Amino acid sequence: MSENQLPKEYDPLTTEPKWMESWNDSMYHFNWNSDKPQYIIDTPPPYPTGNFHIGNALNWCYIDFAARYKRMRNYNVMFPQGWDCHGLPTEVKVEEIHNITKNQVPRAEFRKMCEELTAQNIEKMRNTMKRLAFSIDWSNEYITMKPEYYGKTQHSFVQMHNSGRIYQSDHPVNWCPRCETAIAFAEVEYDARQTTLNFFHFDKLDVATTRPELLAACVAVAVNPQDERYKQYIGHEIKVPIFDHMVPMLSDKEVDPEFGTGVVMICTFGDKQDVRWWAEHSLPLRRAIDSSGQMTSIAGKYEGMSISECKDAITRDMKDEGIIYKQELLDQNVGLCWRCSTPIEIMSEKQWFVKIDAGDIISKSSEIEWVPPYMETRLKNWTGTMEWDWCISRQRIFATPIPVWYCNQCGAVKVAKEEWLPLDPNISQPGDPCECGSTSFSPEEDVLDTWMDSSISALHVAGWLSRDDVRLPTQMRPQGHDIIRTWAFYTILRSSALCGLRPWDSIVVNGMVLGEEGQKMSKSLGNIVMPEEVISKYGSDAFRQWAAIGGATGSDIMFRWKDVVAGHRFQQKIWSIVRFCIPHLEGFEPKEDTEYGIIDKWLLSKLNTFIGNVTVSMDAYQYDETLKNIRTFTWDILADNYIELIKSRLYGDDTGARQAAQQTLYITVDTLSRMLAPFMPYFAEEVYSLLHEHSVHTSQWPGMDRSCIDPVVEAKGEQVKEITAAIRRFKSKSGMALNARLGRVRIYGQIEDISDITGTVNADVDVVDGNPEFEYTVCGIKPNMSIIGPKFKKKAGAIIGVLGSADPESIADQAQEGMISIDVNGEVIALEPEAVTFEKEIMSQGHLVDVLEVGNVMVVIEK
RNA sequence: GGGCUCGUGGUCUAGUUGGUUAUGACGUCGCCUUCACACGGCGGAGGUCCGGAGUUCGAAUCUCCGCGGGCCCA
Repeated sequence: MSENQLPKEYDPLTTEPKWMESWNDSMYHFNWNSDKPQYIIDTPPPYPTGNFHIGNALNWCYIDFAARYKRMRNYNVMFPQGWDCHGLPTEVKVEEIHNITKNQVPRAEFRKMCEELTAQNIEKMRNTMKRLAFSIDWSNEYITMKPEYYGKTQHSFVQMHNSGRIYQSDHPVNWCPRCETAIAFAEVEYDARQTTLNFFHFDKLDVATTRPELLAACVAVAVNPQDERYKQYIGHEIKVPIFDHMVPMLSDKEVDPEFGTGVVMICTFGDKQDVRWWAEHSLPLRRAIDSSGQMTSIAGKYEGMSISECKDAITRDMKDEGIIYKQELLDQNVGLCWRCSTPIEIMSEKQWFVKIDAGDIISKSSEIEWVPPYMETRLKNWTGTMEWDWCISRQRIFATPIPVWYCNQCGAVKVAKEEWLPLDPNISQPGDPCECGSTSFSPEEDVLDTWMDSSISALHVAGWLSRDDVRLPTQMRPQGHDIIRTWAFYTILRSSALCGLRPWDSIVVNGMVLGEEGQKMSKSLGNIVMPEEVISKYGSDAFRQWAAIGGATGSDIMFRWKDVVAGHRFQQKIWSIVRFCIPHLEGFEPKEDTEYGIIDKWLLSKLNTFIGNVTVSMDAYQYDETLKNIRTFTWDILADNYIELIKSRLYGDDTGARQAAQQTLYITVDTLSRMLAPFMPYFAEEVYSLLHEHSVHTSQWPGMDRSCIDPVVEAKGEQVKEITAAIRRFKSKSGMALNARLGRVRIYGQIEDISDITGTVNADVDVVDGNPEFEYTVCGIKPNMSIIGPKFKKKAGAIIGVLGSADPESIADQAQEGMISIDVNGEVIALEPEAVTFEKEIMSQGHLVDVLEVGNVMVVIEK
């Protein structure tokens, strides 16, 4: 191949689509019958919004780096792709698109609309993922809204119900009045807001509350038992203003006497503390707000108002009547529905719950390798703070149906048998009659929390319920740290409950993607960058390099265009290297008995050390370190030094010397192209295709050849490199062109092979034994702290002081004789020569020579 | 209020087993179009390693206390 066949510039925008079209996805398929060790990735199934955002993209880049690397390390890799379809946002979107509410159409029809929208969204996201070259195993795709998946969710429900881990109960739950559904703690977000603290007269006491609209739901008031102001009232009944019902006066040590008036009103339910007191003191339930957020009949004249209308009205009335006597602003954090940001209420409703066994979750979590390790602390902290069990029932439509009916005759709960699944109780009837003999049932209309679907993803991809050999634990879960309390938590819980095993061997946690200024990406800040925008300008490989090098795994990383540009330039740099090498490799055949030059051996030693380091960092998921290492090797060692040093041989007549350089180049370019494959799959393929017929993505990760690694060889090569670099620096400083002809160069020292130096610096070079014919003076002393410190401890400071003011020449003379003795505060201290190094000043003897000192070699240049 | 985490030249970052002159990138300044690459090469400037105290002969690194940012939660 001749040079001009390779374009000067590498264009990712034409090369990347070319390979994307030609690749056969089956090379990424998991083989269930393989003898290779398995590496199953529990890809977190994204919600099909239609938008594969940059945070997903970062996560998927990490997954793909791992998947491609493990395949090249001979693992049987499964990188499946799932879609977590069910959920409220789709319901809302469908209502918007069709301009309906979900109750205006039959359940089945509404569900179908949701399924259609979801299918369209999945298709959009698939396209972005393919363009980003993720090596997804599409033969293991799963879609949770399909019966073959949600049937498994139902199996898991029945199994956990039968083992007593799922139960139904009346219990306060977090409730979104807008969505009209129960939600779990994990779905509550907190926002700092200001509210009004109202001080008001309450019978013979004064109370402060932020929730006057809940006055009708007041079931008690409480004070601290130590509070002298109120001790005499404890145990009495007092009358609630406006509503006039009587409530008991309790004492509880949780009441903060410093807050408000020291008297707290207990309502069902204003907050989680109310729930605790309600349960502890066996208080009655007064329901003032209904499931749609309207005031109930116990609210009297406020019945039918919304919560905020009632709040305004009752506050006005209480002020008018002189009940409220003071108002203060108060900072507080309000719990909001994470989907619609409506303030949540706590309501008591009949719901389904999953029991939480905190000890078991923490124990299973400790079997998992957390990357980075401190992320496990977040899971542990979260696990310890749960106030009540996981509420899994939702009052929605587009979700997995709960496979349960209620007997119309005796009211008994009928849970489906596993062999009946999948089913929708709204459509089908149970296969058996009720124990009371009735065959008339009403369906459970509630559906399951979406986390019930997605928290069995690890089980699903491992073949649970579909294969005899379930491949649990899987090997890796990659996910963001924002979903530790949800996805990670629930998945560990479910895997343990259903299979008794941890879901994964490792969990690799990625950070969030921030905008260029370091803030979160958000619509309001207008700093959102879509992956497609980056791809259309610089291609996927440059984007993927940003993902790798933007920051350490686990830390939040900023999206920076300049990182993408740097990735693009790096590609161009390697392309230039390849474009240089390929013509020189024309007609080249590797030979066993190639006689390498010193600088070839140096490069091969460096290369193999580098392979070892990179392999270690890949195994540790340290992609930033890996790619930095690759860039440094390629740019600094290979391009700026090795290639410059061997040019004279490549262009010269010595075929043996030429062969050695060609072979070294071939090995290096081949190795690099394989190392780049996980990060830059398109570019790596383009380069590899110049050397091989098959795809780089079916090749092996480069192995380290220890026999090439030799510190002596490296030191010798380093010397050659340094001498050449010093001469180049000299030329640069002297204002000479770098290829300008120099006069005679003499090197005083031991150098085996100067041919590459000669060729590179464009001068006649001689190696001379013995000392150079000029004098040098010692002009400074540098103490060697790693020797002086440990040996002299406290005296080290004084010794350095004395050395600093000593005459360098006399110290150097003493060092020459084998021992330095100095006077430190009257004490004579002996130092070995290694304890110091000297700064030398070279004096020329009238000749026009320049002298460069490189290690222990003197380079003398005649001008 | 609690937990986790971070604070290093203008910007971002390496340095997590304490050791001489603190790494690299981007930016910036100077020189160089030499047969892979000017999206390049060579060289330079630029740092009280957030502040304070402590441990130590010696601290970016270890301890404590502050200050400031981020995330998760109450």
